[in-house]
Amino acid sequence: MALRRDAQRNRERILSAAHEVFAARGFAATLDDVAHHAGVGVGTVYRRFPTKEELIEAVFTDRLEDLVTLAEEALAAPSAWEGLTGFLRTSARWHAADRGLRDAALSMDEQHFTTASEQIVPLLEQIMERAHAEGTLRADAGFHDFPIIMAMVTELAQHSADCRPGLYERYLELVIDGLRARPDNGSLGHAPTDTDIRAVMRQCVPPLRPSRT
Amino acid sequence: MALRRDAQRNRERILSAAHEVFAARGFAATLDDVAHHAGVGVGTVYRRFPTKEELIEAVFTDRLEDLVTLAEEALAAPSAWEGLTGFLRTSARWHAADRGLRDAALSMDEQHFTTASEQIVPLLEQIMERAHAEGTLRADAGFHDFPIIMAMVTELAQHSADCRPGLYERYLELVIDGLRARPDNGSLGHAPTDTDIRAVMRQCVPPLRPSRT
DNA sequence: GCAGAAGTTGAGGAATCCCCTCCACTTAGT
DNA sequence: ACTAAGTGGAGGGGATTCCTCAACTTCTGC
Repeated sequence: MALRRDAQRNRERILSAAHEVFAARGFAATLDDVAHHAGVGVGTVYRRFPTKEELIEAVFTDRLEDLVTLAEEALAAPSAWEGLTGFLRTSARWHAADRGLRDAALSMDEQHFTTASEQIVPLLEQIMERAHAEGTLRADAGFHDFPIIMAMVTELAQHSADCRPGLYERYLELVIDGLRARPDNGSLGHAPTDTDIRAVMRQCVPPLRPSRT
Repeated sequence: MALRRDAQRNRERILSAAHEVFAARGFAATLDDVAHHAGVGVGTVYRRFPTKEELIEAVFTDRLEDLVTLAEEALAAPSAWEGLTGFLRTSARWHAADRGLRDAALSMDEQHFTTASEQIVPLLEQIMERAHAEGTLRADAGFHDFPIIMAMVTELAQHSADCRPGLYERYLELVIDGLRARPDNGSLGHAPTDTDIRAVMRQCVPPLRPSRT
């Protein structure tokens, strides 16, 4: 059953407003905000998207897939190092510019996470392997470091978004220089496990709903 | 006018409980928590420390001064590089182990900030200068990077505190390797200004009180 | 036009959270 | 034993946010 024409138009307004509002304030933004931004009442938002989660999914599914495409492109870069650092820089820029995207990437539930992982983890592994083979990436860094580095740098990006949007880039460059293979690098110790990564990711995003402690 | 003996004992219990509770959960911990932990009623806490701020100040003033001492010791290290990295590692360890200390360091009001800055900024400058002179620190890193690096790394430390307390060390080492002077380092771009640093610091700690937006 | 289905609205219900107050009650100390 | 000091903890007050609902408006097919 197709939507009435005005309802369809409102649906699109809501999606577009949600994208804007979430981009600026992350999932902490309220649906009242989204409604106001879209020029409709809250009730309309809830009629179209019964829960906040469903609205979020409708807004960010595509954007998350763009990240997979980005990883694929990184593998096709002229050199492994360019591919690796290009992926870090571009995905950091995307996450910095769209807090909602970051929150979406970090707060996926188990099901979404599994699906996404199956797509992107093999790509990250290949990106890292290729750089190891090239000899440009330090041997003790692995693909497990990707999500943690991203979480760390983009968190800084959020904190400085209002005063100086590009500040995070400086510290990403610092980390990138730390990732280069060097004869006299220090040692990094144990890499994070998948469990660690999941736990850190969860900690990086505030719960959608008042926490049940 | 001296406190009654039981009141004195309770005051100490409160301070010690506050330290524990803030160390574990940061300033987000409630005074009800502190009271419960101390085995006293909330009323007792408020009788001794009229506001949350005053309790925090009573608990953390000394610990903040320890950081100044640490910076002084860093200047006396055998090499500039050892001093610099030792200071980063130790202060990161302190902040990682005591979330309250981190919150205190990041959320000082203007008055405390000014006082503290006057003490520690000259030390950080000297630590950095010494390392520049030694030739071990990359030329485009400055003392302004200290607080940002600390904020970034200790935030990760908080996020992984429950699952893997030492995880942050790996990424601190990565950053430290990125700080080394190298012929082929990338360039870092603009250093943060004092204003940027203050803004990022504020963003790193949730407001003590419900925000007035 | 018009009937009725579909859609809209926004105040407010319900749940949480947390700082802090208040006052009936207890205890230390002379 | 008396009094001043101290204590406890329910609850006031203010904030936040998700979501509902009943009265109202607009679209659409006939």
